[in-house]
Amino acid sequence: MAGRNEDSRKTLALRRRLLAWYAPHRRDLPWRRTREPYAIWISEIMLQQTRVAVVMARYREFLERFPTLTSLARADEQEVLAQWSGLGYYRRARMLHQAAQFVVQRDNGNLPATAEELRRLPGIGAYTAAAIASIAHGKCSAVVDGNVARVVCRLEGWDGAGGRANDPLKRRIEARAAQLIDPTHPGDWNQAMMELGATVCLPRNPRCLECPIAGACKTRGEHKTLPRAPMLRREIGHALVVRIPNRARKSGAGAQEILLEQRPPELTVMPGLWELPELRQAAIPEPELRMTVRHAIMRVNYLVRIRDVAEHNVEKLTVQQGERRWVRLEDAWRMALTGLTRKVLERARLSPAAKDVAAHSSQ
DNA sequence: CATTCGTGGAG
DNA sequence: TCTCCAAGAAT
Repeated sequence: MAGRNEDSRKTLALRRRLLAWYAPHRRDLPWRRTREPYAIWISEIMLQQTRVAVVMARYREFLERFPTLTSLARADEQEVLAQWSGLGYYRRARMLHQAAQFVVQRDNGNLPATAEELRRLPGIGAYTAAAIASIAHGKCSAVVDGNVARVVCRLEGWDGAGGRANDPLKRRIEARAAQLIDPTHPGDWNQAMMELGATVCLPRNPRCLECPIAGACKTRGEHKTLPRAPMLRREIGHALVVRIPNRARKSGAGAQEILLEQRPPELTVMPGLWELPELRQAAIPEPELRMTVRHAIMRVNYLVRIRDVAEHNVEKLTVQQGERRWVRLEDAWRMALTGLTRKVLERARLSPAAKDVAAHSSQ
């Protein structure tokens, strides 16, 4: 009895301290200026395994393009992927789209309000369900993301190194998070825990001197992590094929087109996205090197060689897997390009306009 | 349940 | 330059 009261007294103090810290330290993020469930949902999907800074740059424009759940549901998948282009984990965009259509069909576009119901939608797992329910609807559902797991493990002095795919520990963390959550401010509490993990209780160099709950922490130090498999290296080549259609020759170079290829839908990696045609290995004569790009995807570090290929050599020098299309450069930016393709096109500076911008900004 | 899915930025 | 990894979910 006494021990239990002691625990609850400590818990109350912990809640008070963390929430008091959160109020003045919370970052002013766009998705913290709304409680609209749809907007919260979009932010939570984007934030999955994606840094706040990256989401900051893409969140508003996604909501401008798809302002409502219904508008998202009505869009073509390619439009959604195009808006998602560069964010990675493209399955998120597909499942977001599917879930929107599902909700429109089943419940007239009203997103469920409880974690249990949200959890049934594609792309919404335990974390996202609890996040939406607590932040948008004030439900008392504790989130456990990477931040919360780390904070809880340090607080309790648990060895978090096995935290990945280790069920017993994961359950203990979830149970502890459920005990800690402040039932009077669930959304703020969840965000405060994540904010603490993201800005103070950092993975490698935690700033324990700035931590509002260091007094309750059993660790105040490093967080063990498992070593990772070393990155693999691979070299690949892509073809940059540019042409100016006859009909557009008089109007100048602004109408130049590039050849893009759509990745087949059956691929596991980035199906349906558009990229530069793949260069045939040991192509002879070897096309001129335009640029080399480093691009890491998952555990493979690619050295990518981009070579200029003339239109009449495309068949001979490239391998084709999916549909090809000539696209005006200005239109390409609005397509579902892979991140690598986007990077290459930016760096290639094909259009006169892009050159002008670069010339001005570099002076 | 271990694996797989992208990307860009900090250190 | 290179490693590490970030508000996870599906399979």
